[in-house]
Amino acid sequence: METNLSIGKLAKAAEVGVETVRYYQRRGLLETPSEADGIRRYSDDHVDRLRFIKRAQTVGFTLEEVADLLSLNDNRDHHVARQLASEKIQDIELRITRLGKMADALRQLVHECECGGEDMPCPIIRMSLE
Amino acid sequence: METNLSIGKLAKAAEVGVETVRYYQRRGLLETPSEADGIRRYSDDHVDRLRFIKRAQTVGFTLEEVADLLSLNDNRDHHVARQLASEKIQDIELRITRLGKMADALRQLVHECECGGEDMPCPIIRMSLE
DNA sequence: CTAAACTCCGTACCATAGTACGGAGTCAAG
DNA sequence: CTTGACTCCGTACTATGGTACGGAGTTTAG
Repeated sequence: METNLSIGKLAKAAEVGVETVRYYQRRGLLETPSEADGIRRYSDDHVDRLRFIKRAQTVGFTLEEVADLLSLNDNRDHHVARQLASEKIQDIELRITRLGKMADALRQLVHECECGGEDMPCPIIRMSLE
Repeated sequence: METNLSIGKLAKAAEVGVETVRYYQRRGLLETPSEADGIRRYSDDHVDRLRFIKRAQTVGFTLEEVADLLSLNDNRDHHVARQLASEKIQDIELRITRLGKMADALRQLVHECECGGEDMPCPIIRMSLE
């Protein structure tokens, strides 16, 4: 609780739209602070949380999955959190593996192109991606 | 061109719905083979392509981005392909980094839970994910 | 102290990625 | 040779993740 941001400032700081902030609040991903004087005030924690949501999305998590991840952070029940976290770690490792294979295939592709093999197939699809 | 699949068999083999196959055809992600006798026939290549699309989606690529990736595979213009591939490699590496950090944070969380720190914060959000 | 800019809230609209539905034709097992 | 499953095609509907809009109140810079 460092700063004292209006929703507009918050949105700008986290590089999202004001409407997006409200949407996340409706979805329960972001706390809606009580309004002293009719205007809600936000802190750096909210900014971090928004950024986290955005990052998690870009690596393929749905908002529902992001909610799970956030619950790990919030959850006081460490037993549940540990179980959930373990599952998510598996999930993330699989994604990393897939992305790694994809990048390998692309690097091979670039290499082939550089070596001027004019008409060989560019094999990103047939690569075993598992 | 190994097998000689109907759209239903194709869909089953690739673990997607028939309607999804048609949708991808409409979107230009999958070739629509010409129909001898009124029924279109598909090969293993189509199965691979469908699986590739699904995998790319689970790691956060939109269908439009998947189209880019597929074009790398199909594209005869190696100059363009190389450029595009390089960009995608950067993109993928960033995603991998983020996912790795996320997994690290989760592993730390699991560790803390195991060590029984009952009321410390679970710090996945505040971790620098860049 | 007023005018522009911002807040709150509700409702409506949008794009993406499918999923469902229905009618007409086709194929395959009994 | 029919009946049930499957194909083709078009249109419509759905869920997710926002974005836009409008009216009423608020706040802030000149």
